[in-house]
Amino acid sequence: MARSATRVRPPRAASRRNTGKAPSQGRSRATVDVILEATARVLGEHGYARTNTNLVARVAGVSVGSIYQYFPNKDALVAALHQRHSAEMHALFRDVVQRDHGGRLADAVHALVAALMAAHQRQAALHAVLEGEFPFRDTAGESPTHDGTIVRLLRDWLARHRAEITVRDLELAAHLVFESVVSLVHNAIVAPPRDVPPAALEAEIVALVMGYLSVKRPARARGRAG
Amino acid sequence: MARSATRVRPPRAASRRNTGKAPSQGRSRATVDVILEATARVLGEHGYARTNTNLVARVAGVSVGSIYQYFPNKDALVAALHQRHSAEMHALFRDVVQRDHGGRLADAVHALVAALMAAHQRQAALHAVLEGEFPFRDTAGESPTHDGTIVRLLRDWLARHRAEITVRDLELAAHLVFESVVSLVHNAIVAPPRDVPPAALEAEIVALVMGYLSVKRPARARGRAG
Amino acid sequence: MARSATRVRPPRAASRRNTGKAPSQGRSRATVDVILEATARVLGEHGYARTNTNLVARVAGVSVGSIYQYFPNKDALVAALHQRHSAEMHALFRDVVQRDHGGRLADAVHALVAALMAAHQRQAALHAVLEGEFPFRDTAGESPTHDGTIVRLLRDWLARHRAEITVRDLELAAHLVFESVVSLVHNAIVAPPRDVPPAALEAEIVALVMGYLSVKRPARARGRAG
Amino acid sequence: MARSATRVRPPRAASRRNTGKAPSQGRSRATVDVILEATARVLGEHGYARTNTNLVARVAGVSVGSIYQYFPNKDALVAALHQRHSAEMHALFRDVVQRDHGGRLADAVHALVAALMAAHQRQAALHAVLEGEFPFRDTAGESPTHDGTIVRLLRDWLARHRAEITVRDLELAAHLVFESVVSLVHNAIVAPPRDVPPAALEAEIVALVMGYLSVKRPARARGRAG
DNA sequence: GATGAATGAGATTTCATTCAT
DNA sequence: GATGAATGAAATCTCATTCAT
Repeated sequence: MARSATRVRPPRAASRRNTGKAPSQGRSRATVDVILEATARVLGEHGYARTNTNLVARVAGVSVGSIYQYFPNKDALVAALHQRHSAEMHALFRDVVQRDHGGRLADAVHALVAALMAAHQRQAALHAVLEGEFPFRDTAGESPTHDGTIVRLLRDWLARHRAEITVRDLELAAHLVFESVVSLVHNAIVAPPRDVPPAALEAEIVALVMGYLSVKRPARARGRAG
Repeated sequence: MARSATRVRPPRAASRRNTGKAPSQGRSRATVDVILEATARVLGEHGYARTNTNLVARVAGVSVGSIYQYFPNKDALVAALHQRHSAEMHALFRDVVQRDHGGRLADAVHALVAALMAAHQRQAALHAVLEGEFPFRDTAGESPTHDGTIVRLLRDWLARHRAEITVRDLELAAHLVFESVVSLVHNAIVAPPRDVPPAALEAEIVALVMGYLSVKRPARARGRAG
Repeated sequence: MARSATRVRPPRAASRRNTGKAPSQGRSRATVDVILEATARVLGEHGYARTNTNLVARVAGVSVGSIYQYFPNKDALVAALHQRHSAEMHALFRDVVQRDHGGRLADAVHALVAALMAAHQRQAALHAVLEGEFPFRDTAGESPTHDGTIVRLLRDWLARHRAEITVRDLELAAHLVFESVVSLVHNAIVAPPRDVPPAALEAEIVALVMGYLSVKRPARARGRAG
Repeated sequence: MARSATRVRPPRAASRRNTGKAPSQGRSRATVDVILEATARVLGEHGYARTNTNLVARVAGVSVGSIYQYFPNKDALVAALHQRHSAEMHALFRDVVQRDHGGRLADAVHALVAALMAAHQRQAALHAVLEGEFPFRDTAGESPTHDGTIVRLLRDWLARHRAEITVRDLELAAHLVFESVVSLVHNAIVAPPRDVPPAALEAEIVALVMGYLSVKRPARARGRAG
């Protein structure tokens, strides 16, 4: 009844000491990858409710048994994918933020939006499922979500650009920037407004972020100092 | 198996004699409401994949049979809810926009955010499920979603405030405002950033919208004129 | 993972008040009976490990779904049967013991053995499974087993016959009588010794019990006084 | 699918050159033992239906493959264990019976019960599974069970003590003694009556056997003369 | 000989839907 | 109209067995 959220379990109990040869390490890994890839595809195409393990197995070109060798149940499959997605997002934000040494804020924001667009482009449908449909309510909180890390990343980045912006609570600002950019990009891919060229949409998202970061603030406001 | 998209059907076949007056219109309506309420609750608590008609019936305090009296299948249930949700959102936006005649833009935006917050407060989880528009991937497009109407509503409202804002493509702006406000409010309820009082968060969302609408624009940009 | 041992669950949640008519009480009951009967037969014929719910459903002439309407899982089916078996045993012992007012002990013992023989005769194979094969380890202890009640029944009965017997600890004696009679009868049916007519075997079991109850005891022995 | 009843097969095919000396006879034997020990443990802890080869392999610290090196299938595993158990029982009875030459019957019976107690003590649960002879219903009869041999052993022993006992049909008596002692000892371990010290229980089982063997018989009874 | 990843038939379980009452 | 027991297709999951390494 309780939803288990075990990640990829080590192939069969890992008894004790890794007896002698460890040849199939590669094989296992490959199988897991193939399964996750298939899950991503099926999930993206059919949505969570219509995704079933037999189909995933078929698409992956493995047997159902192999799925259950590595994942305790269907949900674990999706959870693993979610994990992977989070990690990718984290890497994406980290890269953009790191690359930005000394550049202009607007350029960095644009790079960020562009990168997110590209990432979503590839797997829009999957992202839709991962972000909206799967009930994480009970698995949430287990692993310290990547989201928090990303927000901190953004906060520090904003701090480095403090001179160019008007927001006071940097952590809060980072939070809003993160949420709005992700959701806007997501929507830009999944349900793009008619007649707006992607580039224009992209520019507009950048404008939104920049507008927010440099919004005119009332002279004196209480607030944490980020 | 085939997904029918019929909405609420008139209570069973209307078979023989249709005695003038709408028969127990009130009763039927009450039952439908009770069912939808239960669906909302179950959907919010368990997510789409784990929502099942028997559970909905139990929660609603009616028999499964009664559900099928009014809805041709499970998806129709969710669709009706979606419909209702969209209508509520539409009404909410309409009210705020209408009430605003002559007011200051920032106040209107604040009223909007506050109203959305209140609406989400009640059924955050449900909104999450409903806004991941997933189970409609294949029925999508059938009913012209309310979202478009809301965006037009916002566009016209922005037009009335043209003097106070810098955005050029009003429809596009309306789109971004809609998307970002909804997703930020949603997140504010579902995963609020630690240590930020709701009022501050609300104010910050308003700041984001205002910042965007009044962002400094480069002198000459191509773009539709809203 | 944990083995649930729920008995027959009331058909679907029994929502709240038993709304109006309770017509299908009989139908439900009949279905449960038919299922248990089929389970008994299949279990007896194939043993626990080779018993499967589809087969039970087929034999019962119902659909698998009906099994799961009343039993949460396969084990619950067997547990219910075990329950029923225990109840039958209890009734059997109670009847013999009650009927015995003032009679000769040997006659009563004979009646008991004969009744047990008859009961086992009908469902030897099932009893074999129920008594030996099913792992009750984890469901055990839940409901105060009938066995204890039976032993107390026998103890009181022995007390009424105290003059005719030599055992000192009546409860302990009741225990041994219960265990040995049940196991001997069971074996007499399941794996009868070659060339011994049933009547002779029956008489011999009676002899064993009588021998034990009237065994010559050393003059003075410590022991609870029953 | 078809149940083969092959016992321990010689380590895989003995394929090519059979180099005189038994090759790593010791190693094979050790592996087989380790496997059987694990089977015993798993069987005792989970019951037959929940015993699976992968688990046995894990507990044994070998790979599944190794199990199939020595046993053609799962049932053969259990059969081998059953075999071993029977052999142990046989040895136990033989030892007690042999050692007894000239001793007092009661002492011998006591020795027997004590030995059985000790044996069960170690693996009560396993015995329970093994003694419900279930998975052998269809292979039963193939190997002449040890039980018959044990009964003959007891019969001859009773014959040597004919002067001290009143039973007429010695084979039948041997049968009853065997069955009742085994089941009583089993129960004494698995579900001991509350508040009875083991020693007292043991003594009582002896009393039961002695009472039976020396029960007063009616003068004239037909019956085989053992 | 040993390993353990892979297989897939088959078992368990769920749940949308029907329909007799 | 309402009920809820019954249905059974389809999904999830298990595990004996094989076989490439």
